[in-house]
Amino acid sequence: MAAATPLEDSPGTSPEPAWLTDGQQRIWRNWLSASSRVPARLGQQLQQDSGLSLQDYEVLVTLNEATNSSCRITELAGLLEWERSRMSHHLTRMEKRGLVCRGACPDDGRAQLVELTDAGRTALEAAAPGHVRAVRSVLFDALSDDDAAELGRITALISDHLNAQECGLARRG
Amino acid sequence: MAAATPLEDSPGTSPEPAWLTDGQQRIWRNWLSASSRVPARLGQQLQQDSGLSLQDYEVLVTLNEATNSSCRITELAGLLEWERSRMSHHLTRMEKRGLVCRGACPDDGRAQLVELTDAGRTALEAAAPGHVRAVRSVLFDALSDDDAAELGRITALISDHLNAQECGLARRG
DNA sequence: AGTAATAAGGTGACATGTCACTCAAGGTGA
DNA sequence: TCACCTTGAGTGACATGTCACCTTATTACT
Repeated sequence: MAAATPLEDSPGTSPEPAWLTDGQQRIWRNWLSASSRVPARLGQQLQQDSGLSLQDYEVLVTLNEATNSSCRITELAGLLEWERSRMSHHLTRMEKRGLVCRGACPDDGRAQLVELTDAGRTALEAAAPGHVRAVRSVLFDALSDDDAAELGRITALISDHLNAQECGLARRG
Repeated sequence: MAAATPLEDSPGTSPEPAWLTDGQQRIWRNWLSASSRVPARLGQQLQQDSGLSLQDYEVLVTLNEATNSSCRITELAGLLEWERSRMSHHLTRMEKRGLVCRGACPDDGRAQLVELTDAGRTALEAAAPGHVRAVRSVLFDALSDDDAAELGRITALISDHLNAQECGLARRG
């Protein structure tokens, strides 16, 4: 919720004002609130109904969409926009639970292929309907089709903007 | 990113379809991506420039806005929409670093008052300008004023919807 | 071939978040 | 007053995420 609130105002430095306007603060706090509560709710539902975390689910879905239900770890991390190290830790935990398995990659001795196990696929198939219902209930039931489309458009703008900034950072740094 | 993707399609069950439409999937993934990347980026900036986490910052801002820069723990947790236990753990860490302190509450023997220390206020004041700049840079620079207003409106709809659902759950359960 | 740079992946330490549980203080009604 | 319930807070175990660093395999350059 709270963030970026003015401690005091500094008029006169107009080109890049030091503080957010009241309107921007409202927008910012709404955004923070919604973007933390939505995954929290979905995670609870998923955990209770299927024993999977939202992160487990995302990994399973992404693997399931991949050719042969398998994927290099770095590629998987890229698809989910996770750090490689985070992915490595998470796969270790999921492997321990039998949801995925790792194997050598024939093309590249450095790489590992992660693969969906039968148990992983079963867990995904069991979890999916309830999760989709929850996504609909939490997000799409709150919005008209037009609002949803607007949300998609605006979040895409934000992502593109972040990509552009990362490009710039990478080039400069 | 990935979530709620169809494993197969099930046409004919029109009233509450089992899967998200392609359009909804795109919206959903955009939303997930943006709502995880924005705080990640801001957290990095804050950590590097001020040694504070985004969570530290939110606590400091909220306390700073409170009367007497102090607040009951449950109230603080409510304002930030955190679980009490999370707040308790986090305050323990922040107290260890001298950013806040706890004290007895005169009105209620069960309650504790958290208070901003001088060091906490100093840290906040040092961190705020850079953080505000980052929020602007990451979010508001990506959006026109109209888009930002739309984002605020839509995220408010989502929050209200979640509130309504929680009410219903509380009444029923 | 020989070597430096890069890329893939893993690891350990630590910060953060959640859940179930405990404890103590306050309130309520017989 | 006493039993009982509720509320505020803390705790321990564990899951998750980040950072810095390591090892190994590939690539690029000479």
